[in-house]
Amino acid sequence: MSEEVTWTQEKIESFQDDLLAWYHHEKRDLPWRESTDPYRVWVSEIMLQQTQVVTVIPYFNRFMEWFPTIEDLANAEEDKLLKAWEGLGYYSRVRNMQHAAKEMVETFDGQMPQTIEDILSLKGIGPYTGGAIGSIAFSLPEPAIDGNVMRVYSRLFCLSDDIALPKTRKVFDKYVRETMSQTEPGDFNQALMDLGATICTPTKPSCETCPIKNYCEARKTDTASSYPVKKKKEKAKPLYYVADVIRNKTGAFLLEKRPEDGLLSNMWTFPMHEVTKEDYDRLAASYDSVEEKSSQVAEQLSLYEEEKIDIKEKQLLGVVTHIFSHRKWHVLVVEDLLRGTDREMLEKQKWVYQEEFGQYVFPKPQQKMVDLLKKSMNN
DNA sequence: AATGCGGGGTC
DNA sequence: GACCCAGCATT
Repeated sequence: MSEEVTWTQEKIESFQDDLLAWYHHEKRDLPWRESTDPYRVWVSEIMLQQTQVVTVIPYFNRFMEWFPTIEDLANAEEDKLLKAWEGLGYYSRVRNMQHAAKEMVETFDGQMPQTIEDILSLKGIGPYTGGAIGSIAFSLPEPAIDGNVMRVYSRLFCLSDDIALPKTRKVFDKYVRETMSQTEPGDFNQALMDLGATICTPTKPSCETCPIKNYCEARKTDTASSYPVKKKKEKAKPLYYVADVIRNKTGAFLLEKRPEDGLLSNMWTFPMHEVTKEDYDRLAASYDSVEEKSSQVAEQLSLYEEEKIDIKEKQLLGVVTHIFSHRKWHVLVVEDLLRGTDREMLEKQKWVYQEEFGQYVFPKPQQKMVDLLKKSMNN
């Protein structure tokens, strides 16, 4: 499996030249490539972890407007920080970034440090991001090995190591380190990323137009589709919830801040409680269809406000499902018209008018719940 | 080494 | 629905 790189020095240099020539000609025009400012490189690389380029672009531009310098980031309010990240996912990324920004202000004169050891010491910066910042911003000859690069190199050298295993990164580190450009490491690394994103794609790679096809072992043996080798991951575990949409007499909704640890920490939600699959199925069956009920909600609310009738039944707004990497949520979204008055409010709860929702950070499942609510109110 | 942590896409 | 993409921190 993990043997030595057998290329001659001439072949290595020729490979680098061909790849770099392609990159200089074909590189994607992206906002964070306007300069090699370490702060911009850092922000873009953190955003690009697990996230596609098209998604990142608007977030990146707004982030640089809101937090133009490392010091602005270090001093930002957590709410604004989360708002800047709302919808991007993996929210610990932005919390870790602020932690690192504070470290830079305190011990690195407010700047990104310039040695790979210091860069890697910062919170949220691991081997990939450290290599990307080091090579792009400071021309350090460090590899930046992400999924794209492992895909390219697994094909280039027909490497069958399982890329899902942590130890495999070492194998690829060795191959990239021995074949990468020492004079243009930043462009070399970015060339590999662009190649992986546009040519050497997971399915149906465009081998005929590839600038390094003549070096590729997988192309030679027509086995590109067999790489990279990767073991399948577990299916997401299903979890079942009821979310309560509760309104008081002034029309404000009850929102709750999630716990400060764990999934979607410190973000806002309608109060939710977990139920068993059996209870979920039983509850879901006890409601009429969404279509039938949603039109009744508005009508019954107006009656309730006039206190003409006593509503005892909860109304189903709909079902929200959301798949995370490790779990799948099934949420019954229920409008509870009775419990909005004389409530004991918890510390983490707040009454919020719908017009004010934009000021609160809602992760995707909660955005879907808000969409259901809006839909029902339009009926 | 295994797990927790979001969100996007295609077929 | 089933499949694909995927770094870092923590334990």
